[in-house]
Amino acid sequence: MNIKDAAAASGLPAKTIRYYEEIGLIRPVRSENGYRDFSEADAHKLTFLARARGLGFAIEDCRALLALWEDRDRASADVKRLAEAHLDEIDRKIAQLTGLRASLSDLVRRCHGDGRPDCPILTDLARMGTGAS
Amino acid sequence: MNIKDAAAASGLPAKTIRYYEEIGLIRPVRSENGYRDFSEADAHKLTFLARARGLGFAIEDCRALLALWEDRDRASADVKRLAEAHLDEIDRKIAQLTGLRASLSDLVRRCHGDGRPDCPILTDLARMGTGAS
DNA sequence: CTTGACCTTCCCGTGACTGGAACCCCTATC
DNA sequence: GATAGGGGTTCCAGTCACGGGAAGGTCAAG
Repeated sequence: MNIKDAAAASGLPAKTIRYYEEIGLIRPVRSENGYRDFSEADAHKLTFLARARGLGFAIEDCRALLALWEDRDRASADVKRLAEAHLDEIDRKIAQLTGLRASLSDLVRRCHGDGRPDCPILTDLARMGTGAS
Repeated sequence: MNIKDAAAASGLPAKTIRYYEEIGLIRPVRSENGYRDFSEADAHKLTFLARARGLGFAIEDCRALLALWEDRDRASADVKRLAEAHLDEIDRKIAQLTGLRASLSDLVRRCHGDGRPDCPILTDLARMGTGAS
């Protein structure tokens, strides 16, 4: 199938598929006219990649997952390790965003938000670490 | 003061400060030898920027906040609007990460994680949208 | 024969920096 | 005066994962 069908099958944009070939994630064969010719296996790989990326795995993680997927003798422990590391990273991001949300929410709450120029958000942003203004 | 002192005062790397000058966030004067010469006001602005960036505001948001901060007649409503939009974005990110975390956590939980090759994580990642394998 | 949809490669731009090369300036020491 | 070091400066390239768009080849239909 041509790239557009592979795109439709996997849900990835054609540009992204070309990029994935460029960095060696997939290797579709070429037709005589130079067009990429995707097999069902290629389309399946692309779907796999789309899902893994959708779960937030970095490209290099996806490469590793793909290799594990293609390796019939892989140990599930390898996969689990990768997934757990990723889970930890997600937890860190959530924690950071939550803390950040709390700070900002506090600032917003204290801002009267009318026409008066006195604004605690800006005042706080301007506050020096040592307390000097 | 020289760039290193400005960096120490604001907590930003010197490279970042040069970048901020390049994109017009700050405009330190130059000494005769061509060195940047940061005033106290410059250092204060850099601290402001460091804090705003630390709260996750994009550079262009920081530019707007800085302008509001420098505008003595600004309305706090403007600032609040910016901050609330940012808060919404943070909430969206947290929601997305939380959903993603749930999916991945479920996969990890179901993975026995031993030497057996059978791994639900990879199986799920490979699953086609229509259910075909 | 032309139109239009599709494909190809190539290059530039994104955001917010970071690293490094090549070179200038200033002070201190021998 | 030479040298060493620790500043500073500019410019270029790279990051991550693509997206936009130009210039041009290919194919099926009318």
